[in-house]
Amino acid sequence: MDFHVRFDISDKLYLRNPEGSELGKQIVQKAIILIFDIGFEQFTFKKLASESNCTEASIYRYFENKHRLLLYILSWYWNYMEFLVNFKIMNLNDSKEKLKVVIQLLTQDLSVEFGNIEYNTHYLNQIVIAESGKGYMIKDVSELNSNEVFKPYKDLCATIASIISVYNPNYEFPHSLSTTLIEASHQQQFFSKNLPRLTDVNTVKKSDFIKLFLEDMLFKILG
Amino acid sequence: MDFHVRFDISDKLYLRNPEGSELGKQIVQKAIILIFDIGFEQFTFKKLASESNCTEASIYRYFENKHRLLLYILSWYWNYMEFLVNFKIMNLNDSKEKLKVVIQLLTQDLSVEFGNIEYNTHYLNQIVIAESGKGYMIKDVSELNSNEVFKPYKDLCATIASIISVYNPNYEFPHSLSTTLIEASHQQQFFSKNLPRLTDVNTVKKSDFIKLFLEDMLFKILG
DNA sequence: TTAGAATAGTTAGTATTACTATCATGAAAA
DNA sequence: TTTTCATGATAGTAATACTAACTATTCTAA
Repeated sequence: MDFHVRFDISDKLYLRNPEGSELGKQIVQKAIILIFDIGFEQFTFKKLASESNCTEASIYRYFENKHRLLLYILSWYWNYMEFLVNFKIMNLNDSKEKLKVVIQLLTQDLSVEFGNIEYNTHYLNQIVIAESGKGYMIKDVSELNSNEVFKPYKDLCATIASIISVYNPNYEFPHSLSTTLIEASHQQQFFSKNLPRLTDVNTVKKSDFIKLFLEDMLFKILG
Repeated sequence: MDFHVRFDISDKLYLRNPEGSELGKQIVQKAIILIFDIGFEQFTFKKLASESNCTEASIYRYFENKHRLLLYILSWYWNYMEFLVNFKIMNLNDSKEKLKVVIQLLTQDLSVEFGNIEYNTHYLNQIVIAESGKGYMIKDVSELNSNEVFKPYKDLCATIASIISVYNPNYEFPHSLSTTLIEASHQQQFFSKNLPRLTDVNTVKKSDFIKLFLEDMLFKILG
């Protein structure tokens, strides 16, 4: 099976659709690499232009500023994540199995995924872990209609929440639990790599630690 | 009872101790107000100087850059939070009660707290919720010795983890659960205010929602 | 085939930001 | 009284984020 996936990212996030040209795709691809390498604060359109063999002004044709570009990348990631969730739980009947699949996806490195993706999913993963806050926690998100910006994240949250509600219809906080699950998976990835004392990574087998922690958490909460 | 609290913030975070002069205190106070008002990206030393009735260069005497100043403020917050936890669990014997106090502190607005604090704790609270990531998730935190920067956060985490371990000595992930608790309390505050659909805030009494969610979570996990 | 539209690139700017080097002052120490 | 030193003021630079105006290429539809 060989297929491509493409997502409709809100057109509020770009001036010209980067999917629509070679240069556009190049810009997003290189942006992901560059942000991964040097971090979002050091990342500038000037540096990106030099990596993409074009000029600063060309990038400004596609994105209003580097903030919007980050939001574009984050949106893409959450779309892809929801696609993976829906794909992998297909034909599963047991909602406990479905939840395990969700945790598996949230905690694993995405580099071994599919869909003939143009972007480096491992880098994407790391960017979402390290830079999400800088994209979402800004004053002018509200100007930008936060519904547009957060839609993919909201959709993923709703998907997971609905699985939770099937598994345990009496549980009162399916949405809050979904976001906690998503965010905790990222935090624990960041902490276990950079500040392991903030986790319990040493007590168990390292690679599975986060998965074990989250599964234990989730199924104790849901009974 | 009337007392002052003061914390030793890592001297890696400042060039000259702002606690040591009137201007220094003024700078930190005004910085908190300004970051709360306009957000960390819009915040500049120039604007801060004009608020503090001094010049940019004076501020640079105290803080190397606005990043370090944010880290200073965050450090101060976590120190204060740990102080409050230790203060409020004193003389409590039941570790379940202690955990309830912790959740209470993490979810309430700090504006009604004590210790004759010079800083606006409500603003501080909001800054930690909205701007933490921008302070901690930076490439050069490692250069700066992350142990120094994260010490107050680590200490708080360790304090909570030890209460958890007393409550249930068999639980395997006390530290990860602590950080998840801390971070979730902030996320849920942010989401319930800005993106309520990502939470279940409508289903229950609004003011207590986060407390209920976290208590339910914590005690189901710990049994 | 060719005119016009769309796309991409060039050049040259400006305002703001982040940061530095140097100088001035006033009060305490020698 | 002189020296020292903490503190602040002045003025500047380099980089960043962005804009404007113009040129070159390519693609497409009459």
